[in-house]
Amino acid sequence: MKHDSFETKAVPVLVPMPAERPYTYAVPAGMSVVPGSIVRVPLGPREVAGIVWDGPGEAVDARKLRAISHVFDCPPVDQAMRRFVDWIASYTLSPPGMVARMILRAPEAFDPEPWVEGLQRAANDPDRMTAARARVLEMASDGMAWTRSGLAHAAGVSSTVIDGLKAQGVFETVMIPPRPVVAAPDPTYGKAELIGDQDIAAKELRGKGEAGGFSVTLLDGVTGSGKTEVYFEAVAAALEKGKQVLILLPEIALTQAFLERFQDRFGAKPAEWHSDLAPKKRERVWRQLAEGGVRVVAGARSALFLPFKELGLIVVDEEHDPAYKQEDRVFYNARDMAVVRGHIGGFPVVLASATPSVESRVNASQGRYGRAVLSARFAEAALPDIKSIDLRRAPPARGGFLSPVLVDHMRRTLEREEQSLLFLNRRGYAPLTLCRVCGHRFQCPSCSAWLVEHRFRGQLVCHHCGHNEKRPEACPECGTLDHLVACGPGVERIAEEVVGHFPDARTIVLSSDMMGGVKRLRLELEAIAKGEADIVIGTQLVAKGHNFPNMTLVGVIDADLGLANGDPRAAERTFQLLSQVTGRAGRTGKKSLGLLQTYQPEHPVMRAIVSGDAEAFYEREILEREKSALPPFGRLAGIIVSADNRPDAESHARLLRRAAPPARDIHVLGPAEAPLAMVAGRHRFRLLVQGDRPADMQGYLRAMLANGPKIRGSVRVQVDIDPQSFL
DNA sequence: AGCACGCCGACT
DNA sequence: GTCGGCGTGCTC
Repeated sequence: MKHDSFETKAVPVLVPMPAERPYTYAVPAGMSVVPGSIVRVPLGPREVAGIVWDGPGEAVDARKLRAISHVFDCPPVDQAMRRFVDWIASYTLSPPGMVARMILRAPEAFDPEPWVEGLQRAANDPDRMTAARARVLEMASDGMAWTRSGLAHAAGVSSTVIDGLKAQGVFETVMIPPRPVVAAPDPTYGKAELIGDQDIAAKELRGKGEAGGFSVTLLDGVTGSGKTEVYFEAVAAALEKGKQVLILLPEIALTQAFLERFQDRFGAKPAEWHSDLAPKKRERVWRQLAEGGVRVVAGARSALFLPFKELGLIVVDEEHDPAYKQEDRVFYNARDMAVVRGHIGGFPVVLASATPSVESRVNASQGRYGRAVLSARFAEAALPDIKSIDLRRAPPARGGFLSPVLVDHMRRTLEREEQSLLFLNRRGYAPLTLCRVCGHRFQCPSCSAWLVEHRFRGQLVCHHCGHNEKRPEACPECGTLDHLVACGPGVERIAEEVVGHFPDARTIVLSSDMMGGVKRLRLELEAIAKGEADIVIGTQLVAKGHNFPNMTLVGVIDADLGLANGDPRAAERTFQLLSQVTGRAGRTGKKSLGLLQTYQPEHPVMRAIVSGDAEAFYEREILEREKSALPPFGRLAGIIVSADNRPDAESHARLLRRAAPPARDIHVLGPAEAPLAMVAGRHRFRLLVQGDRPADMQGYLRAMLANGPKIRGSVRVQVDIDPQSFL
């Protein structure tokens, strides 16, 4: 008898939980695994999917060692992807297991898709011929295999007809491979005519694709300049080289229009990947991507962790969009991770935006990224003329929020039978409700934010946690009836005012809490594009990518909103949002206008929007400020990045400053801002604090705080991670 | 992440 | 007397 078990191998396996390193598992005799194999392993009381990692498994107590129970029949996770996981884990200070978990989120796809039963014409002829049978035979005369229901449907007969023919041996059963989830894109299909800047940019991107190797290009083009058509050329180049392509989009669920544009160019839709995807479809996309059947994926940030077989290009559209940041579990920005993935895989990355982020601008200006600029709008689409309305000089009527100047322009737009868009980034009727008698303010019981009145629903709603309650008639504090007063505007309230001014206009409100969900929203957007509304009042979601050909006026109700909330990126964010919103106007060739209602028309953001000079704005207002606000590296003892929230980090920082001299000069930044600081000031992480597991923080804190008060949350220390070390 | 264990408060 | 809250610890 042989004793192979003495030779039993042990391999490291990353399991989908917050382990700092792979666990070691035994490979049973007769089983073979390679690094990257997706396996099922016992873990505590359950079984989980894990990934065989590189290197020999570290020695582990024989009593603890357990065996891999199954190897999935699935292409192994390739080396580039494994390095990517390790890189992200070390960069984000996350346990590698948690990063691996993001790859393992299509559990059903690890087994091959089953072949389906199909029917194919066999030798026998039917005993009697009927009209229905004739139609079926006609359909099946091509000799191809059909599914039972597919054939019945195509021939317009009931499936019992098929069953009858099968029983007579007219059809035989054959197994057919699973249907591709999307058709193959054709890079030569609908090639667009590119002119001027577009042509130059497209050639540059194509050149980088054809040359191969890692590169990053910032494609910077105003709304309507044909950015998408330009980067489609890079996609075509990658497809021609036989590579797969990933296009990242910030909010894929609402980007139906994008899929259609892609289809117009490539003759087929890309595969979609986002959290709302039906589970069955999810599995099929995952599997066919791993096997190389799917060539292009358009997806949300999680698509970075798909098992591409031969990825050769990543495009990050709207690269500045905050939706690319994941802010739970593993904290990462998909835009930056896309660059890392490109570096590891040795292929080009394209970052596209009309309003590039500070980080990307700096990276481009310092030569780390290439830059292609599309300065003009495509064809006859002119940029809108943008002006600010000084609310101190032209204030709204009492109780209203629309300046007479804006109302006047709306009237003229209506008379020309064109559309107006009013933008206010605030859902509901009023952001605050108070009692005129006792001053009581309605507050959320669980998070203490103001409750927002939603008059249409008759509710008070917390926009932080979703808590909602019925709007009472009387003040809960003093009991006085009918003295509750709504303070400030939300979109519902603006709609009320608009209807007061223009009772005959077709007015519609668009916000994310609209009844009927995403489907209804999509329909409404189409209806508006077809001209079925005169005045649209909308929140942030109208700023994203939709085209309204007859929209010639955009009014921003409160351009100052968001400038005073303490966010270090407030000015940049506001600039981006206002650029995008005003960019909704003027894609028609008609003269169009953007109006900003503001109390501070001299604010740099307003001036930048009005003048259209983004470069100067970024150079003077963002970068210079950023550099002067942060101390140079030599003086910087630490940057604290709070994984949870800012107050948490602030309290940590106070304690650390008090506790230990090396940590005196500590700056608190949200997880989103740390990369910004590092890029702008060329800083390095010295210290990272995460509010999370008390157990993790003790070692460090004990050293730092001889006798300080207790800190809630965890502290982990990481020295000298250079965010640009991959470049 | 999940799950078990364990220790204190309010109840069928 | 139990049920159940979540704090703590463990998983190869």
